[in-house]
Amino acid sequence: MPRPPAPAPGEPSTRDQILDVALDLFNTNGYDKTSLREIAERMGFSKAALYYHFKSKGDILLALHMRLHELGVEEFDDFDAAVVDPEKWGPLLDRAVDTILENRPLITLHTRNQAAFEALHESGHEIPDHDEQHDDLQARLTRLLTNPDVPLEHRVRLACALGAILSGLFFSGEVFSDVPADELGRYLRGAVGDLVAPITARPAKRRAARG
Amino acid sequence: MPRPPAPAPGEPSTRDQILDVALDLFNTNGYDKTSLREIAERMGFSKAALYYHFKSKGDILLALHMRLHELGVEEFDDFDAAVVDPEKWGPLLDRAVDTILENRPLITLHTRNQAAFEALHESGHEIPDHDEQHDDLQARLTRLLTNPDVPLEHRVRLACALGAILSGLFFSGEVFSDVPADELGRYLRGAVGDLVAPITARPAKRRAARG
DNA sequence: GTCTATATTTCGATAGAC
DNA sequence: GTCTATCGAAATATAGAC
Repeated sequence: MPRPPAPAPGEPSTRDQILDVALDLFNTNGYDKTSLREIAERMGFSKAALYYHFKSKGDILLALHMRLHELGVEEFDDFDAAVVDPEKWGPLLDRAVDTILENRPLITLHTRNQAAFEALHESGHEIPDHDEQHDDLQARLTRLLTNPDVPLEHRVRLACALGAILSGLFFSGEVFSDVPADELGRYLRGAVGDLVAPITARPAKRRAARG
Repeated sequence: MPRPPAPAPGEPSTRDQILDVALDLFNTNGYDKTSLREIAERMGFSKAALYYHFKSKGDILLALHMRLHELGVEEFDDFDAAVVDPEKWGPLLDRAVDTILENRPLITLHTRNQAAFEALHESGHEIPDHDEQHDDLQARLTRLLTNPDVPLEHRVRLACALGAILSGLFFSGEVFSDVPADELGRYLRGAVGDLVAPITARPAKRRAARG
């Protein structure tokens, strides 16, 4: 098989550089309005060369989706394990705030190009190595929010917490652009904390002890 | 000048029917991946006929944006007037929850096609009758969230509340699809209420009286 | 791995008849 | 108001040389 790319140590591979460029262009102009010609132009080589690294435009988007997947799969595992213990939600949500704020471009890509990702799903594209344990993040999120072991009101709260974090991310671009990231993160953690406080602050609800 | 369209009383005009069809297609396939041919096909007439009612594809999107504008301008006026009185936020946010839940397709269009709307803005298109008082909703939202008369932490809370509502809207499509709208609305109002409670519940913060 | 050149398709938009 | 026919542009993707 062809030898995997071996760039200078520490240097990102051409493939990763393409993804970085594509991520930037997709976020500024939108996925659909970004042409392969633009990506190639900024990379410094021709459009056809892109097809050596990716077999289609959708494949570039899919690769970026995989970046998010790798980013979130660990946190999702922890969430799945702790979802029935609301008192454990706090630290997990705090970590989610950090992860989201630290990966703004990747998250922004997904929130601002939802239609494009959905078309990817329906086009028969699939996550390369997904099995029952590691399928798409959206499917896992759906399963989490429909878990009958968690009261509906709590699940709505969880969804709201996620939306609150994402809105903070969204406005961090223009509205709160001069607010230091750690300060914004502190406020967000406070907001999310209050959002789930009615849940997490009642360790004894059904009787007085759990299990 | 040409007589404005006079459809059967109670029947929506052809123009409005086109907008309804376009809204549905844009939401299912995305704006960029929806062609004028599809819209015309579902309308039952040819593609060229669309150009009698709209001068471009972007004009259709702009008209849909105007629908949201008319929907939100009133609520924004009230928010602008009350933003310095946090104790008035509660009822306004409750109304925002209702408005958003009652106009899901229109809101979804905007959240899922942000890039398309942004391109509209940069293409020189402008809101037909906008003046200093009634400009674009996003500009008004930005001004609201950057208002120096409101403490930063409060503004972040406001942004989070908006995000929480929108996330509830987002998940109402698939995850919470079997939850009655009024029940979901109740939970959302509760969540938003807790989110701004630390603000609205302190009418006396600076001394003991305001003004 | 990257190039030039081109195939193929689709779309937005216009012209002009009715 | 709607039609047929068509234009022109731009995009994705491929073929084959280097």
